[in-house]
Amino acid sequence: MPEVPPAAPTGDELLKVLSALGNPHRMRIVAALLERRNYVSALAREIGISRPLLHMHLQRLEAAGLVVGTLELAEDGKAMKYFDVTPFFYELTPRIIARAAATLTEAEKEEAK
Amino acid sequence: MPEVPPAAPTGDELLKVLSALGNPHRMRIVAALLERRNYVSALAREIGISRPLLHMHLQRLEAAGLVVGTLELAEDGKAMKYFDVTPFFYELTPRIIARAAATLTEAEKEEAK
DNA sequence: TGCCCCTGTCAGCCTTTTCTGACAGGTATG
DNA sequence: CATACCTGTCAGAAAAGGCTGACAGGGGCA
Repeated sequence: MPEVPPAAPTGDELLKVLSALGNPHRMRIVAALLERRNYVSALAREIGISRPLLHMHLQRLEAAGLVVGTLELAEDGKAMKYFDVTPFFYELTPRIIARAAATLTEAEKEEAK
Repeated sequence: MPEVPPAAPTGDELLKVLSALGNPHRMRIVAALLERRNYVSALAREIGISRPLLHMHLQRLEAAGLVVGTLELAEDGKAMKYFDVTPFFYELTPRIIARAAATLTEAEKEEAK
């Protein structure tokens, strides 16, 4: 039973996914994590960007649901945050974009909760 | 014989598409044009944004190959630029992103030609 | 000629995103 | 205790995007 989005993502969801993926660094991050899961510091060295920057990009990807991070304790007691790519699947067609656009929240910087 | 991209877009192409679609206004523009083709001024009024702004968004969409604009002469001689949505189709999965990321041009602000 | 609608572009402003360097806390090891 | 590697966050600079108002040219119509 695949957990992937069937066919009709909400506008806001799709928007997050698209803007998250629409960045060279973040595309490379997904690529790197797909080969093997990794923790922040090592991944930063591998890709060649600063750690705070990678941290920011990972946040964006995680907020879009494209990767997930789990804080794990290594044997030596060090806390390391490992990231994995989620098996996402989205289709992009004019019709799908149109359906998503119709459900866009847009305005209101929601503070309700 | 469908003209749509089969399965493996280049990194730069996919990047353009994703960043073009990752914007509320541009999603709405695609939605509006899918219902019916339209010219710039009318579309700007319909969506409720300024004409120069719409012009900019349309450029971005056209550069990504998602819409096409054709300058047409109305019967009364007026020049109007009509835009149509192209029947694009992209799939988004970790593997596809990874393949695209591998072909990213990135650096060099190409001036070669 | 004056008015209306069409097209385009440009300077400038404001907001968001991207990015760096520094700081703080944690647990080992020499 | 100093070092090394892990985590996170924050202020502020730099760059990219988004947006407006004004300007310029074109044609039709009264």
